[in-house]
Amino acid sequence: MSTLELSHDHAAHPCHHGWQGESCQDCKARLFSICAALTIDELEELEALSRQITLAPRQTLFAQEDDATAVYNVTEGALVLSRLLPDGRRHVMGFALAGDFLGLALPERFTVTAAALGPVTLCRFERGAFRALVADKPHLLLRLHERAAYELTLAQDQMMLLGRRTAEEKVASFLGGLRRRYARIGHDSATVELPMGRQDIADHLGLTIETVSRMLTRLDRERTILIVPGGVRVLDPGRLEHLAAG
Amino acid sequence: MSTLELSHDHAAHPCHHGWQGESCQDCKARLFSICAALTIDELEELEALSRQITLAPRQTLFAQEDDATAVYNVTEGALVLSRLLPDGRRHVMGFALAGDFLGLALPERFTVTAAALGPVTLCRFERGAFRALVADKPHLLLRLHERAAYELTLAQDQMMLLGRRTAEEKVASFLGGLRRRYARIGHDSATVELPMGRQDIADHLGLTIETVSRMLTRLDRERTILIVPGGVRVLDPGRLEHLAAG
DNA sequence: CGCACACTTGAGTCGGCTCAACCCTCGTGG
DNA sequence: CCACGAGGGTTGAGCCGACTCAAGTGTGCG
Repeated sequence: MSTLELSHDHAAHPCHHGWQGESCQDCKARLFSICAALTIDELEELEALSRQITLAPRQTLFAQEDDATAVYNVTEGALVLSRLLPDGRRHVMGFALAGDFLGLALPERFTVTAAALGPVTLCRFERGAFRALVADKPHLLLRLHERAAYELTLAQDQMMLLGRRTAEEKVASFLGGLRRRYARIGHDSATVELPMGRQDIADHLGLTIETVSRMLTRLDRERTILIVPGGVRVLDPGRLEHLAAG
Repeated sequence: MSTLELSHDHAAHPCHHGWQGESCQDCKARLFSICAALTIDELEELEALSRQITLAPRQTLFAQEDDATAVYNVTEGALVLSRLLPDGRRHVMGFALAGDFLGLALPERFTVTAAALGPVTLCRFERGAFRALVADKPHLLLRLHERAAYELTLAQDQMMLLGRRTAEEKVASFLGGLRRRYARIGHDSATVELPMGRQDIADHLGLTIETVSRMLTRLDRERTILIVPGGVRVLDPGRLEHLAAG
């Protein structure tokens, strides 16, 4: 839990000090985040509560079972959200990208561990203050709820994936889904970045690292994708979609 | 509780007519449903919007992709919530019991099909009217959100289950989880009713019907459970918990 | 250069699936 | 009353896809 001690690395600061020239109003992630629901006035109110923080690669933001003293809005970078079984088996619940909100459920304790996959910047909101703001702004709560509802449909898709699909379908579907998510936040490109490692993908799809690797190389060999450093380039989106069978 | 068998379609009536002696105030499901968040006055307001309806076994309440013209509160019975893949593969997202709310996300269209497993009674709320009420009652929205958040953690548990557990763990975990849910709604007993068929369980756990059957008989043979008509009796809760490896 | 680390590739194994039979229980009609 | 069929559930034999175990291939970095 020393991860929230921000003394080392880049120190935290209230956004509204503005010395980094970064205000919520020109936040790159604003339009596809929770904050899009807010008026300019409310945005400033929110900004007063927020602190911008950064994480180094592999740094954990919070861990499973930690008291949820704060909630977060990802503004840049990616994190992996995982859960551990007592016997050491791991499952990756998902990946958080820019615009995603951590702590949607406003929980007492976190149910997952969040770890940075690369350099990450986020807005941190002290949980109590955020809760109070939400209680005072029904349309912010509504927005939060809509987001949670969206997460729920994603979770359903994921359950379908985990329960009923083959290894190849899982990998194809994962790549397609990630591509769509990047498109939503303005990174629309045939090249899909994979900031996470193969093990993370495997733990997300209920496979082993070897199987993920084999499926990727199979997709590569049949020219559906091209494996490039740090990601893949989608050569045949139609075929990828078809393999995902969604 | 088949007071009106003639309800092939929804032989609905406004609750507040009260001619069935059933008002929201003495609804058995009230305390563990959304409605627990409401004052007596608000409850009456909600009741004015509601229509009690009943479903016969196997009747579907709504289907995947249907326009969500209404949302529902289950007051009695159980439903299976499933999704179909284009190629016919099915996944059961979950089972709704008394107190559960269908349409938490207030969606435009339903993402699952809901079918009655036995006789079911529910409260039906026209979606527009319900949305309006929610918009007007922040603490009802909060309650809805908390419920959605809870669903989200259930979904996470389920993902972990689907991705990382063996057939025996899945079945044991399913029985344990169902038992806990029954306990929450006042059916605390060593005997766990299984209103759903083996195929539904299989589709819920990402297994085949044969494997579910085999695992149940294995648990039966080793005296962890006893298979009885319509359900199972848990003989060794400790062992069941241990197998679920939670 | 050499170590570390992430990833890939191969050979053999096994858990859960497929396919097929069989066993109940229940409802229906003769 | 029994005969019958249908549907749900169980059981067995064999197979296959993903896992395990183990070695090999980059690639970056001190």
